[in-house]
Amino acid sequence: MGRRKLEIKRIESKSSRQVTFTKRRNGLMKKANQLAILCDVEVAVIIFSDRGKLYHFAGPNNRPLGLATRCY
Amino acid sequence: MGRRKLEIKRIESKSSRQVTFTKRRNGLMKKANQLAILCDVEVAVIIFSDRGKLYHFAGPNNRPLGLATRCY
DNA sequence: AACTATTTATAAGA
DNA sequence: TTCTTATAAATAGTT
Repeated sequence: MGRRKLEIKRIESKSSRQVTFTKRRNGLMKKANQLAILCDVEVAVIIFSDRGKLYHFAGPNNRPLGLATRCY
Repeated sequence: MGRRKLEIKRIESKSSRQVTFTKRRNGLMKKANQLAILCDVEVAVIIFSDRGKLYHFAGPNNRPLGLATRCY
C-alpha cells in the first residue's frame, strides 16, 4: 500500500526494514484494537525478533489488546 | 473503510458483528503475516470471544503467524 | 458470497 | 526521523 506495490518478501535493507516494521506494527496494533472493540472479542498480538523479546498480554477483562514487540 | 466511516464501538447487531468479525479477522491475519515476512520477525495473533477459544501458536522457526479465533 | 464506493494504510519522497 | 502525498489495500454497506 503506498506509492508502489510492495512485494511480500523480506526487506533486505536494514533501515528500510526498520521503518516498515514501525509503520506496520502500529497499523497492526490499531487494527487489532478496532477488531476487539467492534466485535467484542479479546485480542492479543505478540511480535518478537530473534534478538529480543517484549510481551504484553491482553488485559483482565475482555477488551484490551496486548502487543509485544522489539526490533533491532 | 468502506461505503461509510464506521465508528469504533461495539457493533450491536449480532449478524453485522459476525460479518465484520470475519472480514477483519482475515484482514488482521493477512497483515500479521505480511509483517512477519517483510520484517523478518515472528508474529502471533490470538483472538478469543467470551464463549469459546481456539488458539494457534507461531510456528517452530521464526516465520509463521499464529492465529486463534472463535466467534459466536 | 460478490460487488464498489470510500475510507484507511502505507511506500516513497521531502 | 517526522511529515507529506500518491497509490495500494481493506472494508462498510449494498446487491
